[in-house]
Amino acid sequence: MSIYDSLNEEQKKGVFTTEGPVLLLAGAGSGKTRVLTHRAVYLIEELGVNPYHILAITFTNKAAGEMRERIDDMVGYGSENIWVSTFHSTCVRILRRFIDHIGFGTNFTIYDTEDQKTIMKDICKRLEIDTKMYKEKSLLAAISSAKDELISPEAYALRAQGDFRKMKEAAVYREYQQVLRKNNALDFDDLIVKTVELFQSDMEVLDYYQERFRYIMVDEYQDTNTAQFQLIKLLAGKYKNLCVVGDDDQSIYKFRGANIYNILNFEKEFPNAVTIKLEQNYRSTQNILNAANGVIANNVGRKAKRLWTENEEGEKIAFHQFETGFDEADYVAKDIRSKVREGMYHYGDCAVLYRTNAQSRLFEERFITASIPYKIVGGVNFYSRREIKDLLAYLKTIDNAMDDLAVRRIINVPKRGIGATTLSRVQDYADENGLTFYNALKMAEEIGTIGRASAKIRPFVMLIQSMRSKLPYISVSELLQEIIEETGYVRELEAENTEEAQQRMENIDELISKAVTYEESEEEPTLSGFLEEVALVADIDSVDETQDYVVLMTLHSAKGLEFPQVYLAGMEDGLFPGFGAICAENPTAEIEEERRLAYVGITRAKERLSISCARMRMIRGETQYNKVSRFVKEIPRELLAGTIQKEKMPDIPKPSMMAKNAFSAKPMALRRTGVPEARNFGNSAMKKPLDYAVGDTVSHLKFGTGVVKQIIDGGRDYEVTVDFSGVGVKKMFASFAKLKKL
DNA sequence: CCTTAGAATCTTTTT
DNA sequence: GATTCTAAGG
Repeated sequence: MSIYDSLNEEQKKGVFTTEGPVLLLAGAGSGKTRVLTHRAVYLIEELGVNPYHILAITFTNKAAGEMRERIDDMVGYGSENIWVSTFHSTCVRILRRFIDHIGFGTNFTIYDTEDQKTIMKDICKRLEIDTKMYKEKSLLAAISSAKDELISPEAYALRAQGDFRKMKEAAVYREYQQVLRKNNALDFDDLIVKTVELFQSDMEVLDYYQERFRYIMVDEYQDTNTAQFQLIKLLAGKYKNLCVVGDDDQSIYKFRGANIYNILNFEKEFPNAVTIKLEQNYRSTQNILNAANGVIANNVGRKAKRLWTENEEGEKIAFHQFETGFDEADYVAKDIRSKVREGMYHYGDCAVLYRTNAQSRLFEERFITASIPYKIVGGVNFYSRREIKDLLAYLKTIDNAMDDLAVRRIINVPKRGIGATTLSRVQDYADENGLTFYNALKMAEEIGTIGRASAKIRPFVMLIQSMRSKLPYISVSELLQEIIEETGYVRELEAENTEEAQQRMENIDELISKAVTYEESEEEPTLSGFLEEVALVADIDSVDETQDYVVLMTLHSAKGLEFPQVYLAGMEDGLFPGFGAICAENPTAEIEEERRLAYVGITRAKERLSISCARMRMIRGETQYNKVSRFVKEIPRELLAGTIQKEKMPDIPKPSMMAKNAFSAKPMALRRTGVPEARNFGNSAMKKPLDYAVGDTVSHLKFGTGVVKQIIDGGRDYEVTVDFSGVGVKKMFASFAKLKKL
């Protein structure tokens, strides 16, 4: 009896075919991670391959961590030498060692999207670019996709010949790269691009890594872009023991440059490649799988594949259409609660998946009132919160003052009375003398143009210098404490005495404990090491399976995960598939990508799947009326319980809001403003009698308790004015505020 | 130099 | 609706 006996024939083939290129087409839930881990174990234990020679690349840190853990459990000894990590951290590790070969310092910083925007704004100003015509965001997007395709600024300019817009973009691209180089910084895309550049220009370094990584495995291969493909190709160029695992039906990152041809043309690129298909699904019930198959079958140009399962048929897929997004959230909350009460599921078994992050808010509010424990994945990344970025900027400046951006961020935080005029004069001085911004600050007294302001700059420089001198003697967490103490950062927040400041202080505590965790986990903790780890985390990495909470996240974040009970919310044309896809110049391709996303969503469910949508939904402050998603209609009817008809919530008496909704059949939301029907919508018929009056005390989800000051009959709805203690006076519409009389 | 109120923009998805 | 940007007043 060996650990390999539990694998099916195809899985075994994937494990034992260790030499040469292998393409593993693994359908959803077909046990691909098992194959990858067993394969690593097989290499080490049976073939005697030194773990040092194995590289496994995954998409997220979470996936990497899981894979490492599973291998650790199976291999007794030495498995810690396997290199399991994401594309980005793999590249950082390589670049930290060798990037000086291509003219960067090995202590480079990594810019996040916010940093990129700041840089871009600056560039647009300097190049006198009209940001009405060329939005910073779209310029950055153009640069990013160029990098995904390994197109240099020069090549971009060459291609742009004759196209005015493209030529402008090329100029910006060139300038952008120069600024990054000057700041010794790389953006996310550069991590890959520069590694490829390094390998192409330095045969010795390439050879070193080719020798090291004799066996390479790549997970989620369908989401690699051209640059990542090139990287893999270079690394595997010598031994060609490359095993890629992917599913073309789950390719959902085209917007980020994922190149589907990497998987579709793998056999062309590696002529003697062995292709293995894993088609048996171990995750979902037959009904769920059939639903997924029904949807994805509408895509053309996919690799032939038919998922099947020996699992039982299972329950039908629940489908509900609600009046509003509120009702939908209400239903999900109630359903989860009753399932937990019945003892059928734990909170941790349930996931709510949606297309856009904005949808999380309704669920969050409902879950709070229903006291359901939950965790929202995504949205604003922990490390991009203001207070966290401020403190990190201090750390960066102490670590490596070459990062002008970090220095500029904190020079006046907390307020030191240093304003924009002074800063631009310092910048001019720095430019004239070829100094970094920080070095110019150090010489503030020499700068004639700033006068008395130099007295304000001096204490800042002293602070940084003194921190830096302490660096060898104290840990990262101690350094953080020191910064907080010296700058009075937390003291200021305390003084604010608001809910928001409280939250920020909690986040700061969280950051300190992350630093402590880092120090404990690392053998040789360094400040640079900490900053690096922090730069590359995704939100999904923090999901902890052992905790009992419902997770809420976008379909994109859900890839690679599975849950016994899944709620697929907001299945509406216009939201999912989104407008972007419906109105795109190439709708077919975009709709197909959305359809793959739907496929990913459906296949996350193991036992129960509940699909829902709302007729009416607030998006960006505007009310939209949406039809049921076309993807729902692609699910074979007999698999659905419930109908694509109007459905009322049983226990919440709602005034019939759509008494005569003649227009619900039309895609109303396609027309955004000035639609007469939409304006008329809900005349006095929708007005629900209020159970409170002026002078009553009421409670509100967000604002807490307050006293009703005024009620105005606005025709279609009541406008209620409430004075909330501590928050102030708020005006709101009764039907949306959901005020409760106390 | 800093604070504030109103305008503008945004949303598809993220390492 | 919420966040971010801009212009004017203090």
